[in-house]
Amino acid sequence: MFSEDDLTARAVIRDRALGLFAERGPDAVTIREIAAAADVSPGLVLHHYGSKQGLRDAVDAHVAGLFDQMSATVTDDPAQLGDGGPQTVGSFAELMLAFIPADSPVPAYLRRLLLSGEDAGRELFRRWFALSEVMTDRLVAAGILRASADPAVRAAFLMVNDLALLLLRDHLADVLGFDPLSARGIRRWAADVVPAYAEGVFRGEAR
Amino acid sequence: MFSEDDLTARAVIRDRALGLFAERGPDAVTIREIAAAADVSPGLVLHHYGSKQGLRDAVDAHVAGLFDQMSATVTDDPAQLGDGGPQTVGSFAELMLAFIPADSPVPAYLRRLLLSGEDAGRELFRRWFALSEVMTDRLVAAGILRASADPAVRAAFLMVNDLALLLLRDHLADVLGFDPLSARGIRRWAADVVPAYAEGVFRGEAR
DNA sequence: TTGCCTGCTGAACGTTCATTCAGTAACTTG
DNA sequence: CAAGTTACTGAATGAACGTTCAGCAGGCAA
Repeated sequence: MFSEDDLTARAVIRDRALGLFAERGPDAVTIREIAAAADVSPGLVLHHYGSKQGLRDAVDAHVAGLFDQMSATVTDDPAQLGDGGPQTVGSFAELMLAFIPADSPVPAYLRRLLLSGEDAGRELFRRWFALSEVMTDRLVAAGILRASADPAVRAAFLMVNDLALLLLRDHLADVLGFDPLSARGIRRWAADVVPAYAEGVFRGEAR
Repeated sequence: MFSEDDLTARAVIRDRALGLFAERGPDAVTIREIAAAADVSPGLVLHHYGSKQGLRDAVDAHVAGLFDQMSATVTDDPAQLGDGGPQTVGSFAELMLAFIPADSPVPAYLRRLLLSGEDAGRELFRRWFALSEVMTDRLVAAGILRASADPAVRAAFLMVNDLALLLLRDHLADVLGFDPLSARGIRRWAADVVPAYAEGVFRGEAR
């Protein structure tokens, strides 16, 4: 996604802003820093984006576009998700692994966006949830998931459990000693979580 | 927790700062705003707390103290959690409902703290995780939870699923149409989630 | 009373930031 | 080539902020 040199200055500014925003939050990043990171003058940043808010909006839109690309591969090709290999959790976490390089700032940016209280974050969550509803419906229809009496809650439950991995990635890596969103980490995570989803976690009368 | 008038100015400043920080984040709140909300001069805020960072630290410590109070009731009285009534999820969400008034800024503050990247947030998560490990161990020993091959991951899984409710409360309320951390909302949430944890969510060969 | 804290005020200081702007270089269009 | 548009710079502006500080009021000890 980052080609560095063959991008226009406008795109370079956007990508550097994305990285800095993801790392420290938009409020803590100055236009001067972004300009320095993109190797241009502060004036040029505002020339292209009008204001700092305009730049934030542009970055939000860019990330939303990346999300749409990812979700499109799911909705277009049902066979790709959840019925597949032995390690499949049917999770968005895996989707990210496939789409995004390990050092990408996008996951961290999504995390900030979701918890910022901005409209862009709300919009993202709504689309994500709609995607989750479609996916769970499909998996139920395919006989992979049990039907639930409250499909909206079930879709939300599965979705936010998945999302928690993204939101708490750093903390989990800290206490567990491995990054659950790395290729190796997700295997260890899934090795315990898939059985939990399959058999339940309570003892007692499981059906 | 808020008595408004019988508190010292120092405590009023702390509580107002807590509310404003929870709502908009510490960076977006100025000392002047806090002073105005507490009906004192900006100078007094710094007289009591030395610097803005000093005030942030004081608020962090205050919230950490509230967390410790809550977790102490769990560790001191094992019977209180998870083996009880028909609606028990064994969740921290319920604990909050019991301890904290519905309009308290504390949940929102905890959310910010956990995702701020500050040391106080990391420390909070570690203690929370330690608590989760103790609790799951106990529930396994009591025959309520299945034993897991990877207890650390299982404890983390249950914990972050619970935490997701706190972190994504507003978004969930938006898409579901009810607040999953309200008294009524948590019942509807649990009504679908408890069976999911009991029987699993996959069809196929549940044991 | 005198002296000395503590709580508290409000003006002032210096810094940092987003934004504006006049001007230069380069590319495009006629 | 001429003219206009776009890309870009760097200095200047003005606002907002955290912090400092001189000073006032009141309680308390000697």
